[in-house]
Amino acid sequence: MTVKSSYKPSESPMAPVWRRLNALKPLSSGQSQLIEALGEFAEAATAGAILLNEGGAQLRPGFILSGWACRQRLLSDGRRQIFSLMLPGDAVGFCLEAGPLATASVVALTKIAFVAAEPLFDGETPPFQAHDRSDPLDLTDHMRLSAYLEEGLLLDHVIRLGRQTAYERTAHLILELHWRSALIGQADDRSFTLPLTQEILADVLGLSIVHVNRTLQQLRRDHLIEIAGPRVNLLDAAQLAGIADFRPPVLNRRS
Amino acid sequence: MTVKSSYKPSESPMAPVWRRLNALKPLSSGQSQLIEALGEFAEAATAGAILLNEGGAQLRPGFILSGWACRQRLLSDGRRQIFSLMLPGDAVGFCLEAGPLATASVVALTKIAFVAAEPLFDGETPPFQAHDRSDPLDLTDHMRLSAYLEEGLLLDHVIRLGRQTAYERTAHLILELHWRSALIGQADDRSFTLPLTQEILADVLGLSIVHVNRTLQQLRRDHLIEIAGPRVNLLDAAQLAGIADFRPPVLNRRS
DNA sequence: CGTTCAGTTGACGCGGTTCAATCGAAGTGG
DNA sequence: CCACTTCGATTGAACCGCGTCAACTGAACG
Repeated sequence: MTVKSSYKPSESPMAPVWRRLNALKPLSSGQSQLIEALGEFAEAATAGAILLNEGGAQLRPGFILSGWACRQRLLSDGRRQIFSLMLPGDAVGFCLEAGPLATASVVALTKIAFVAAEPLFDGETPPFQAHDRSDPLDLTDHMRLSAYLEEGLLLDHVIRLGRQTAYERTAHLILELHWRSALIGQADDRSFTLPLTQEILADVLGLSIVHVNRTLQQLRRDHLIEIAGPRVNLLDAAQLAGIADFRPPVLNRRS
Repeated sequence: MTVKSSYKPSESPMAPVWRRLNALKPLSSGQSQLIEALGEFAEAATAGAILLNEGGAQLRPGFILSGWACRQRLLSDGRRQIFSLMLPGDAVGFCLEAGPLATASVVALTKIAFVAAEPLFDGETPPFQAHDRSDPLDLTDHMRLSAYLEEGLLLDHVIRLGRQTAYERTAHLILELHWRSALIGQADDRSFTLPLTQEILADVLGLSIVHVNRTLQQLRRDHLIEIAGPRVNLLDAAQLAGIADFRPPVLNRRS
């Protein structure tokens, strides 16, 4: 029952985008080529670069190709909260930000490559469609599902912050990031690369940097994870999932 | 520069819906009548009724007409987190939930009245449009702005849970609810009705019942609020806003 | 008139923050 | 090539915000 796409840009810079969208809904060969063609327009940004300022005009919609970014907001006293981490393949600036002003800033956390999606639909803005819904190249469904996935992840985040302990939260985030890395072909069964400092993790998890450090150590002492440089090994994913009450997002009603 | 709508259904059950949508973007007289006509189809539900179950099929899109509801999720051990409170006029089941499965449950917190929006666009589902974008009765823009507003409120919620103390969080929520009540014409300058138990507030704020109680008392002792039955009086909204770092949502770029 | 439910209060303890210091790795300039 | 600085990770000690447990109150209800 798997839809086979003849086109698989495994080595292309667009690979993460292709993999993510294809997982949400199988891409036709034509759609795949459309996406692949975007690769030409990639731009780069350094860590710390502000891609979009809260309250500013909207970012032109696009995709992260490599590196990690985040959506965040600052309190007036300097406290920071990160709303979501953005990995390669993630869409930026589509449905959810479709209002008059940006509701959050988008900041690069590492060196990143980014591509605007404009070439795909010059003119028409929010719903990501080349021409119209009946066009076989139209990607509206994919972008809708992408927004749906993000919505679920944001709710997971609220659960973590509101109702889970530091230990549970950290385990949950690690599992989420492992799952998302796997979705874009950048993780194996038991490990993935986490290019973030503990300070950034603290601002994601709503914890102090010191406590993030201690929590990670506790997870290591409990033989649940290993950390080697930026690489995280999951030693017992099942037990982690139990601790974190983690359920991976459901992409398809029937699977 | 204010657009005057000749139609103002002040006494209609649809009044909250009309006021909210009109604040997002002025409604034409025709659109107002379209909305007003929905009032005929109102349904009722009692407190505790589950309007939509997480993981179940999608709810048909609609509006809350009276009473309060919430979106929530339960952890497997019974802990509950409420993602958002839904007041009269709020839209349910549109853009953000447009995926294969519901990402959260929707539960009535009080007795409520609800109306499905189906009569408005029999056939076409997610974007809330009677016919097409060029139709003068089309409400796609309004629903997009509604989703944008909700997105901003959800991010506020993440900030509260991740980076604010119980005192700040509670002040922030009270200001948000006052602002939203005013948006639908159900608050005056200094007070509004809060028909929720402290247990529900605890599940919104990510706190224990006991601590919500103590925090509310502290706010009262500090002469910032008064509570008389379900009525909340804001004694010093400016100071509250300073404590909570509260900034009301921006609905229009120019205002 | 008993039961239930929302609100309230006190005692106690844990989870997480804060402050501060140390250490190694990675620049950076002279 | 070596001080000097910077940054991220780590650790200890003290403190406190908030949760937990438990008891009590008053109002609403059958």
